[in-house]
Amino acid sequence: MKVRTRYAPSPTGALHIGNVRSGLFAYLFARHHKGTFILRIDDTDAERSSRESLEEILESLRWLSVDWDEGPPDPQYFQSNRLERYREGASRLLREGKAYPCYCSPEQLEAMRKQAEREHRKPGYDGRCRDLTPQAELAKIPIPNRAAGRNYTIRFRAPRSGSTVVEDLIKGRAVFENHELDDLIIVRSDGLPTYNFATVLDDADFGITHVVRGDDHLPNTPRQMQIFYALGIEPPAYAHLPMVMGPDGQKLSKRHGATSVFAYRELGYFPEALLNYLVRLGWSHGDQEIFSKEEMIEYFDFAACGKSAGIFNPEKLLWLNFHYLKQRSLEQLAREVRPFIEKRGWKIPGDQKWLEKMVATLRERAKTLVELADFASFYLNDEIRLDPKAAAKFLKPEIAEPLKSLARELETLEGEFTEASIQSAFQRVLADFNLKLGQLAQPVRVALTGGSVSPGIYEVIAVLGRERTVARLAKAIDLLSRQHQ
RNA sequence: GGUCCCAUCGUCUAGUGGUUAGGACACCGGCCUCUCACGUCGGGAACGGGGGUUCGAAUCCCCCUGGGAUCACCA
Repeated sequence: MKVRTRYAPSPTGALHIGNVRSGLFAYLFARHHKGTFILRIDDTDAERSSRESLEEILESLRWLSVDWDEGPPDPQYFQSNRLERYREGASRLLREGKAYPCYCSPEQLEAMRKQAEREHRKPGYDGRCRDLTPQAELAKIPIPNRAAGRNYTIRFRAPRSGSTVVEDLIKGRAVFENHELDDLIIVRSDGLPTYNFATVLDDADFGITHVVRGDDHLPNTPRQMQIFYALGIEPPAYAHLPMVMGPDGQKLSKRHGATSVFAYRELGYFPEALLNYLVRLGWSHGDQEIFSKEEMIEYFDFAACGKSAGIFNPEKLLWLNFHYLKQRSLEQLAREVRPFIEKRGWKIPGDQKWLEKMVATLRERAKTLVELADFASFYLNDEIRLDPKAAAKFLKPEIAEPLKSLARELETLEGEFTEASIQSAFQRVLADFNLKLGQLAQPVRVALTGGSVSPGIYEVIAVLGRERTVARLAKAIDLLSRQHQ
């Protein structure tokens, strides 16, 4: 049987990295088995679903290159376009006596829950409407429709004895006693299906063979399986992935800070790094840490998935990002950092080649594109901000003469303005004033970059160019002379 | 609280009865060096507890403890 998996996000917010990991695993499993990966949009909650969320989800997946074989823009992969199908499914269950109308109001239900809690009973629905409607009448019950004044819900008649066994591909066997399950609502009073019902119908209709999702869904699974049985359909296989937790050990959520795919894109992370990080959280292949997408697909296997929840570790993600940054060509890196520079409103005083030279001096000091752009500030803006501490430490009166001498040497350098010729200029000044390299390099660094930390001083000068270097040196010399008048 | 899931360094993990318990991130130290990085070399750091099974348990079983998820007309 050909493998068919699906990822079914609901467009009620940003695409969350914990959530997208489930999608990634479903994707990898399908690709590994040369199967089909389906993207379905669970948008039956009209209140919370939004167009923007949908767009963000689709763009996030495209950015991560998690591509789907079936799904949007095809309208049939939106639950909101399948409402007729769900009504039909509910009608059938009604007709067969496997569902019934429930006339309890949300307020009553809430009160019953509270009451049960006070009395330390389980808070589930007690089934009071289960036998209210005679069997023969059931077939005639219409699907609720508030507009038509039909204010009730349809509940699934769950079995009250026996047990439901989930043979999970990751967790192993989990046995649920059926008397623990209550009769869940499958159609709301507004006529829309609830999640557990719509999901089952979709998984059945689309021929899903393996349901891959977070283990927060494990308690839903016996309920969904019972609906499958009621429909006379064999349930799919299940694989429940452990959760991704925040540093506090709680399920990762917005309150943990940056958690959406978009957030990491804006923070200057690469999709390869995020993918690589996510795949190693809960899955492993021996001691290997770095995986290309092709390798992930080749090696992926539920047997190698861990069973326990993992804590999201931003440092490791950062390290991976650095790894992919180092691996990039200068050409690509320069191209990718551009939008980040432009976002800061900085102009690039040179062509693509110049930008590549600039990036070359910075790349091993930056772990993200954002850091790369930020470090480039002194190359791109002539109005550099002098770090007071660095200036106080290195821009002292006795260095004025060597700086003047260096400026003259650089100005009169014959031939090409290269790191090698710059170095020769430095050596002449060093010899003339009997200084060590560090004694000159640090003051120059402060004069050129504003701070005491930068790439190698020859590289900085070569990228900055003769004119801008000399201008900045002159400015520093000027500052020194004015300070000591 | 009921139900279900889980348990190896701080974190991600390897390990499927016999290992000096391995790797990675992070951390600490040496080297490199014009600063900072990069790189490189080295270091500290774990089998939650108690019972079994076995010649032998991180590995198998039970109990305890701890953590998590879930109990909606959300998904």
